[in-house]
Amino acid sequence: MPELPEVENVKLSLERLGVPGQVFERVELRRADLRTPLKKEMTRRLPGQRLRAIRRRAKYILFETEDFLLLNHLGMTGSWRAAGPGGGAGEDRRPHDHVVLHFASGLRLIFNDPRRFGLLELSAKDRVPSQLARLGLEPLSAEFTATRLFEDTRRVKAPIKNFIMDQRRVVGVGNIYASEALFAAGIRPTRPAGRLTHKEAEGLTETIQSVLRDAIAAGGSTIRDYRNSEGEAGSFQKRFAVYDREGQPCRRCGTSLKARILAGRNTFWCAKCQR
DNA sequence: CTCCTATCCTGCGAGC
DNA sequence: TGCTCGCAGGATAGGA
Repeated sequence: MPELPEVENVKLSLERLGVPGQVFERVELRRADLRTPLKKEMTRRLPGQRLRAIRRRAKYILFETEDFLLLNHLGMTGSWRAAGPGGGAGEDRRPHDHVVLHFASGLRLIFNDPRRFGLLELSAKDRVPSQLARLGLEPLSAEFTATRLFEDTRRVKAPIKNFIMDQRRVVGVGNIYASEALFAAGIRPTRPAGRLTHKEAEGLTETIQSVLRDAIAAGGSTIRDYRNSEGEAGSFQKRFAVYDREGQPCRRCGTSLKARILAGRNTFWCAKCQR
């Protein structure tokens, strides 16, 4: 479900709900068998801790307290919603509510995840969790440049789509935004990464950034069930140029759009606009 | 190393 | 209407 724009919007909505500054009262584990089993440790360590900040790195949400880092990934279907004071509706229990964070103010944050691909893991603040250790560049940071993309792709034979979705190279780009950014750059997803020209690397750097920025501003993409922590859907799906549009006319040239599996996922492009 | 596939899990829509 | 099948926004282990 969530790529960088969706995760960023979850983070922003958690901030609007006033989550930073809240003090943990209790952590309730209703179901611990997520893909990586939840550890009971967090129920012992977090009470009393004040949440200092919520940050995003790649597609991870980082809840930072005085002494700990609570690392969260939404997987495909994870979401947060608020309840109690400041958080709207009270006692609604829904299927797949696996974790409830209870704060001293009465605010509760509920982690819901039908497919259970999500992650919640506690670590000491002075440690870098293994999940964050090997991540690549933040695409909206100053380090993500055309020269860097050009150099990093040299000698890579895998398709450029696989490259930009590889979180060890660039983070945050998932299956939707990979197709969208490549369309905007006029580059076929199947092109071997090492065959990009420097000029194309410039174009792709820019379109990755502009697509992600536009999608963030639109509140992300809601295809089926994505919502931010305030329950709001995104609207960027209305502006998809190619994603999930196989057989439909290209918005630029009218040609019927193509689809094919790449990097294990369905991939969409215009054979005329993209070379 | 690089690259690709299968796997984890549930829900939903398409097609019969 | 009701059933089965395939697929879904991600990450990762393991094999070639």
